[in-house]
Amino acid sequence: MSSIAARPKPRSLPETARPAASPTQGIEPIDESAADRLARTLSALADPVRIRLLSIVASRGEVCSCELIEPLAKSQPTISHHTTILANAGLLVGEKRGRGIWWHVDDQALSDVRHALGESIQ
Amino acid sequence: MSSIAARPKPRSLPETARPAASPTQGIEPIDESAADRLARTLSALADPVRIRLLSIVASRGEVCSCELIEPLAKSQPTISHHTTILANAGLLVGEKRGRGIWWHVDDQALSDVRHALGESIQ
DNA sequence: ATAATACATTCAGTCCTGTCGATTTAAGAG
DNA sequence: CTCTTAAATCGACAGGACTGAATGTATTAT
Repeated sequence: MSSIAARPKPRSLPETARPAASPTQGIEPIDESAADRLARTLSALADPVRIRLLSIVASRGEVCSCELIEPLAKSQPTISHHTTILANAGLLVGEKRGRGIWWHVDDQALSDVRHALGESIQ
Repeated sequence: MSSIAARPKPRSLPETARPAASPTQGIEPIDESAADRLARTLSALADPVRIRLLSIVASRGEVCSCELIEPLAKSQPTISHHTTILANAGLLVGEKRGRGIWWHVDDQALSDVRHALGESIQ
């Protein structure tokens, strides 16, 4: 099931072929540490439960952890695990109020991710 | 895994707090299948080697796999592994020409990712 | 005080991922 | 044809990630 995207293009160029494609003007490849940071943030986002968790929090503005158990259909430790990951990545911000923790999305952090995807890759 | 055993009812919130934040008006949480799709695409992006790979390809416009081994400092099978993942995610497009495969970034696919992050979470 | 609620932590099970050596397949080059 | 190069595939390993039962820690309610 690992068919690679290789369109049959019956064309054989000389080995000196220097593809003069459309390189995004004058953009340097991302440096290693920045790639590490971006990858770590994207890893926090790259999970269906966390995507839905963020989406629920975003749609309500503010949600406590206990309200996430039912819609996500995961155990309390699992919810705690995911909120911790998102908070460590800076995407989710929690505020202790009373017995629970109220979470809200850090819109700036999310914007930074979208911006980084455009700056370094596109 | 289909259902979960008895869970504590997420009722009776502490009266000490109230959702007084600013919920993004009228936005529905992302549905499960869309979250799965987005998470799979983000998983393809969530790796430092693949981030750098995409960045190198983007900066040059078009690159063949053999030119990626040295700057990424990974073995040939590893490079092949990463290009396959990115191609399956639709982020990288390959063209077989001669002995090698020339890769280029699918800008639209990347834009879709950035757009999805804003639509569903922010 | 005691009980109940909201989260975090620990631990264990299971699965997934990144990596590379060895091999195989495919396509020029001589 | 033979030789060389480019890339995929296979096999194996180490490390990490998702999950939840059991437990611990605060905080609130009675």
